[in-house]
Amino acid sequence: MLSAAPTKVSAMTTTSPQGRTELLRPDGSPVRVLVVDDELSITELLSMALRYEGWQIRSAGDGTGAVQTAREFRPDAVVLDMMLPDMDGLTVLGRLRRELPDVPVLFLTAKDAVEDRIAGLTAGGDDYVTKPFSLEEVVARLRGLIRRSGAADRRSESVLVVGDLTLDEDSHEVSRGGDNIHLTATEFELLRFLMRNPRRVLSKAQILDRVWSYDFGGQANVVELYISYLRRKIDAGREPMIHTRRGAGYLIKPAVS
Amino acid sequence: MLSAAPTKVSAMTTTSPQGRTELLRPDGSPVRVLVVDDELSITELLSMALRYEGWQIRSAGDGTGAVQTAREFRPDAVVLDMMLPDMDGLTVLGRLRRELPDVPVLFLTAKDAVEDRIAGLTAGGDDYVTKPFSLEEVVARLRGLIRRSGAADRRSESVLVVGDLTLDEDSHEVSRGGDNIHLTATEFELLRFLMRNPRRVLSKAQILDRVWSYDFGGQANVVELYISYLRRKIDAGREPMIHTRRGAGYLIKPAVS
DNA sequence: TGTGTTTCTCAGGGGATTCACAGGTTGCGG
DNA sequence: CCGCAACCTGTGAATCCCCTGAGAAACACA
Repeated sequence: MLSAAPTKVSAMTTTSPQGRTELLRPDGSPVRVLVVDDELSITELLSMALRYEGWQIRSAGDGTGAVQTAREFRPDAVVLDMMLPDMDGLTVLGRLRRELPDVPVLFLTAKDAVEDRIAGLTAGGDDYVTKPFSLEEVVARLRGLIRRSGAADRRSESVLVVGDLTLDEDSHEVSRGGDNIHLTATEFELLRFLMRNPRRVLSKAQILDRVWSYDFGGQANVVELYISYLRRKIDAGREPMIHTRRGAGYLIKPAVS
Repeated sequence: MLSAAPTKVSAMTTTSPQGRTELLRPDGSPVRVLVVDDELSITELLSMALRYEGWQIRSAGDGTGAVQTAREFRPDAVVLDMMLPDMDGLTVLGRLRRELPDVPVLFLTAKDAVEDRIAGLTAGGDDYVTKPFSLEEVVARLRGLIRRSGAADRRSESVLVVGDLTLDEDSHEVSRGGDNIHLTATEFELLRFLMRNPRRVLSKAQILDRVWSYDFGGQANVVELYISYLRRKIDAGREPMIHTRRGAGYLIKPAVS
């Protein structure tokens, strides 16, 4: 697979001091992501979240800016809103592809602009999420795209492990100590977020911002509720892995410790 | 038979970490495919999908471009629209053959095209699909052509196996636990797509983009419908292999687990 | 043209999921 | 030991997602 990008992204992973695993390029430099959306609030939100992943971010507000930035920034992945002021999403895509033939693209589409020709978008291994999205979802899909685009020598796993608890991001399977556990979509996302930050306290606000869509306007205690659901399913009768830090938040860690 | 192609493609396969098998040339370099069509949207779509297969793609928009590109790119296979602006499909074919005597060609034809002409052409081991096509179909045929052109020593399998379920891409035969199962064309394509991505959740959008023709504009719930048909045929009264991940998509996996 | 097959739309039903609400429980400072 | 704040969780309603039967339309083949 040919890449015009300066360096190939392979699915190397490294574990940071905090215990978070991050994607890196083969030369150890951070992954580069280009974010394209005309709403400033969205690009800001995404930039912040993706930078938190340890990635290097650039953003553009329209199609021409996107193509220009892509040319010199040479990102390893692109987040592209399909609704841009200056040109059609597909046109932007075409021009981007001319610059970077193999770069994976994560499309942002409006939910209510139902099926407005989303056809073929996922065909090339690309992916999309609908607005309003949750950051956890965007990050997860982006990681998937980058991991897969790493081609031949990728051997990076799609499985998160904390103690005897495992979560497979490809098959969406979760098990503890060999027992399969069925989780709903939201439970899955929450657990993924916890497991990607083991032994670290996550506040309810953080969780809400990350796992729920950015336009969620409900009660903050959904987090408590879903933590309760998760405990029932993964800590049921076992040594608990999910812990409450009163006044601070929640954390997950191996049961043994 | 002598070949002008730089390297002969043999039916070597390798299995990626995700479990997808990919075709490679004997020297380990990626397979090269030339795509010729005058509609940009088609070449883009095909390039996207074929690149995702791990192949190296070039495209051309007319006959002269095709011959030129073929001369220097030396593809292992060609996808050729029979309806080009500058010259007749047969002429293009002739010139291509002069450059690359043994390269297999996949023809794209309009539905109502004269079948007999094509039939004559495919006698030589080439193949064709009619527009509008599904990507699964194009990829499958192309894989077949490339595999077969690898001549004598191909021992690569055209049979997908997941648990006790087998699907033969050449004979289109499907069986589970020894029992033969009759599938319609669409059911077959869907099952093939699932089986080529075992243990991985595939969204309805992904399935639609891949299994249905690019111009399909219908209801997204055809996917649900066909999943339902497949279950009736392959999971009937047995341990189910097709699973729903509510809110995410579907996946297939061996029944045992 | 006629017949059987296949594809697809439509709509009803049902179960799963999400979430608000409210009352109960726990931990902690005084 | 009290009282408050933080947290937990049962209940139930609204919604969403998925499944599937019925039948119309398109197609294949003789």
